[in-house]
Amino acid sequence: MHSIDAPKAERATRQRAAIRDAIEQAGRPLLAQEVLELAGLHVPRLGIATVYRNIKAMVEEGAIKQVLLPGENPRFELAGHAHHHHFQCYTCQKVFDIHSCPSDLLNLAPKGFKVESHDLTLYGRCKDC
Amino acid sequence: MHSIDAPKAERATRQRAAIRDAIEQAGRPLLAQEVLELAGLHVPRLGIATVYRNIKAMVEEGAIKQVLLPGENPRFELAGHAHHHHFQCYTCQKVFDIHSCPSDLLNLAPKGFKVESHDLTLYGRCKDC
DNA sequence: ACCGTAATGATAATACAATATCATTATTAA
DNA sequence: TTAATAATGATATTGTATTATCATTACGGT
Repeated sequence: MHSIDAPKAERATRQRAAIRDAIEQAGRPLLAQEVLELAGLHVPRLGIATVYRNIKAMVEEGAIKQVLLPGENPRFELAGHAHHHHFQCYTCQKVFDIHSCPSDLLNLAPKGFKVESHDLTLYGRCKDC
Repeated sequence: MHSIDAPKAERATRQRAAIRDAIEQAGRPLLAQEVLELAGLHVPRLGIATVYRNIKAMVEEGAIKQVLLPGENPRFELAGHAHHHHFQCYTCQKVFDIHSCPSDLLNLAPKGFKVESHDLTLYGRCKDC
């Protein structure tokens, strides 16, 4: 009898590998444009559409996740990191992970407000600037 | 002798007053669309262009200031408030001011990073939802 | 009340990130 | 190696927030 083949919806391409590697090796959340620049070092002629396509697919499959900072376009970093926050440098605009978290947040809201989650961004000068 | 008149660059209009009142009376940061809806209650036929024009002018003259939350369009609230943070309701999406602030933020960043400022957003259920 | 002109309202134009299109390339199962 | 087709790259298109345009309205000094 014929085996029912699961639809092969995914191929391993140089582009996808380079995009994933760029995000992984950067170790910090990257803008789509930054992904294009970094992955483009290893794949000449890499197009922005391919970057968006792969980022979207990788978010949907849970490999990476979106990082939103106030007034900024979405950045992307590897998923699976524990709860953490971010630091943005005033000079180079890069965003870095901060692996600690203030503790007394649940009591900050007034009565009647139930805090379920939070989002903290620190700003300043990074170690390279 | 002729007095040198300073150019009168500003007129008091119903629209501008209604826009300012809407932001003031809301007591929370408003989206441009929310300003249109609230001020429009007192000024029928109020146009979105007028809202944007006046918001821009009021920001430039320092009367109001922009409030940016992650992944959200700009909101606006009266300037002159002390340092504070914001709470966004998961249900109604409204944003409220939080007039307290976590204390131990300066030590969260790794060595070599100098924290100069921060931005905190709490999420949850507001007292009306 | 009148006049000069700043401000408004309706809508067109702009800016720009993200997505769609489609001819071409390249991966993978055979 | 070959064939089928998923993925790419270049670019057009879309979506949406904001700004520009311009005829009309209305504020305010006289």
